[in-house]
Amino acid sequence: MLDFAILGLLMERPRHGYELKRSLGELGFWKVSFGSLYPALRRLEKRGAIEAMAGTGRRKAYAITDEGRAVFEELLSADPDASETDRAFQTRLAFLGHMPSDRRVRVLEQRRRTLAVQLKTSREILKQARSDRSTDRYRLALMEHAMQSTENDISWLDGLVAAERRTIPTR
Amino acid sequence: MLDFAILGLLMERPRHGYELKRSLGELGFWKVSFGSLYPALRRLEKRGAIEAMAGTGRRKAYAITDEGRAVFEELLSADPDASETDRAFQTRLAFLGHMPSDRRVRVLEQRRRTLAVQLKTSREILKQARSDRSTDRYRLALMEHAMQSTENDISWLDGLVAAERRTIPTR
DNA sequence: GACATATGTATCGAATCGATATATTCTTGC
DNA sequence: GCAAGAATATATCGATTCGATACATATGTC
Repeated sequence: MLDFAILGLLMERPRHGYELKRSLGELGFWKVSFGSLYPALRRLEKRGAIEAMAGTGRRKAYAITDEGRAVFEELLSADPDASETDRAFQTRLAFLGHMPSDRRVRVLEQRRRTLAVQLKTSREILKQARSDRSTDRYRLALMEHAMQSTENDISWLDGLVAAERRTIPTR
Repeated sequence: MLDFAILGLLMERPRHGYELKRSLGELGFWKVSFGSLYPALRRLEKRGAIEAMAGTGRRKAYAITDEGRAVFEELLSADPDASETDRAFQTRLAFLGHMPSDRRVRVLEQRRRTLAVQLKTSREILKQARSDRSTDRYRLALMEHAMQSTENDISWLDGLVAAERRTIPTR
């Protein structure tokens, strides 16, 4: 997923390593480490998906190549299944603008279903844990937090879906 | 942190691998993989912190040893700094009950400060991103989500701190 | 009794992390 | 103008964690 994220950011303009890290971090869901980033850049360079340009001083700006654009398109169009991680979804979302609008809603709705299942599960776990009086209070708090977080994610996502439908009223 | 979590769960009673995975997963913040779990069990076994007991059929129940209890105490008492990850905090919280009550509030307040800094940062990033009209709407949504999530975490944490103070009114 | 689903242990290669080293550029105060 | 410190930048190391997969045994359930 890191490769996809890097290519996505480079689709706009060339960036050097540190800036890629910063830009990704600003999205809020992934503070990627140098130990992940630089090897990923090597990987992509080797594959011919990006190329280093001359930069100011120590900097090495990377630009996406035609090959890279093809790789990006391919990763973008591979549609997600229910087992997709949170991070994978959020990365996908960051570059959803590159998708045709009709496919966007489908990605959001797939995610909606995944979260609904998650919510149901965490509610059941919580109910079970509450009925057992021996459950540690801090662990109970963690379960409550997990449930709340999922609820928040869902309502945020519903906002996104609504905004999407306002943009392209397909019906 | 996985080692700490395993030891913490085994402090209550012996459990086999699959059950450890399930118990941890039910806390909601970490769906640990088998690829992490079984090597961790080997690690702890080698160190003499846990030992395998005879189990039903294929099962191998693990019990914590005296050495393991010592390791757990040590990990528990190492106090957290600001750079602690979300997962590290949540794991710590799961076993906060093993700590003396006066130290519990301190752990929660340390976390509170960390989240406050995070919130401030994400608000600044969001403000910046909003002022720049070229910012992609999905990326903006991700930043808003990050901010909302931190706000939620903080108010949940405040609830915990309040409950803690009610339990032991030290003043 | 067949067939699906849940339970259970295990391992592989790859991705990612957290820490650390090191160099350069920018800022701030004197 | 220049010293000190902070921010910027690239890089690598070992260890941890992940996701996929294999495989075997229980446990329903039609």
